[in-house]
Amino acid sequence: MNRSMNISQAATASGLSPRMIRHYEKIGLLPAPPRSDGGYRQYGDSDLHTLGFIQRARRLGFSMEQIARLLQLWQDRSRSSAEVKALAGEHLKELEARIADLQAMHASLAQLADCCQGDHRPDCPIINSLASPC
Amino acid sequence: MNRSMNISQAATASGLSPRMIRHYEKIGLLPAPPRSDGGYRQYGDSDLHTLGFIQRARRLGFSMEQIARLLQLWQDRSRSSAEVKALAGEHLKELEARIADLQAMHASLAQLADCCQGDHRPDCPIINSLASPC
DNA sequence: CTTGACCTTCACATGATGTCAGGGTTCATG
DNA sequence: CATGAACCCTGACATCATGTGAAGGTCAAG
Repeated sequence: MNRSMNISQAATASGLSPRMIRHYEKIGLLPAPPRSDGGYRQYGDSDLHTLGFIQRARRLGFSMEQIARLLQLWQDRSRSSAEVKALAGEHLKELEARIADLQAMHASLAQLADCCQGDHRPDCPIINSLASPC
Repeated sequence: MNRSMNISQAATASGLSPRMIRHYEKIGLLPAPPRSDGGYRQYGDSDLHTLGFIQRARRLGFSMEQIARLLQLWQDRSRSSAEVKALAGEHLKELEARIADLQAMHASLAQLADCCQGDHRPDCPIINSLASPC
């Protein structure tokens, strides 16, 4: 087992920043690695696996709390895929809700912008709509 | 000009919280209102107008920094609607970018979830995909 | 041994909002 | 007039994931 990596090498290899690796350790996502005599964190291949897992989960938009649960499931040989799928389904619903919120904002604003001449005159339906209770 | 409202009445009337009204004052979005002898903020109708403006802009997802610019434009009689439209266009682009990010996450995760049996067995494409660099 | 690149911890910042604590004000009712 | 409830004040700390910076220790190459 390769145990020679310093934190910035682990960061580069996993696509994270040193700052975030320390943070993940502090919040308990990541086991604290052994230290060199001078106190440097020393990472090995299995740490890299975990870091890559976290990075990919972040790219899918999972929260840290969900990632903690995913890591538990990952290491639980008696997990059921139904548990994982349920967690994913929860996150999919959150994504859908956020997308719907943003799309509603976009639709409202786009409609106002469509009605705005965008010329040198001050009259503007966007400002008017913000200024009046409806 | 009605100058008798305390902060929570102004909050109720504008759909904001007292906490946020104080915050908007602190960051300079809102002029500091006069105070009663006991130090209570006293709001009038024109403050309510501004608070309503802010609340509607927030509901469209504008950032505080953008709202500050919108308020300036609102009060600038020599504004051009083109300026307002440009600001709205900037925000529309941000919304589109965030929507696209979330949709990409959703599509990736939904595909993995589709392939997951969701049964009692541990094998799961979601976990597998997170565990391996691709 | 020096230099520069790396590492350590700690603290503060983001943005918008919530909450809590400790204390003062206002007003209606007893 | 006094008291209690409901309100207000400020200030501090929390969220979430991340960045930045400071002050100081370590490592490896020259």
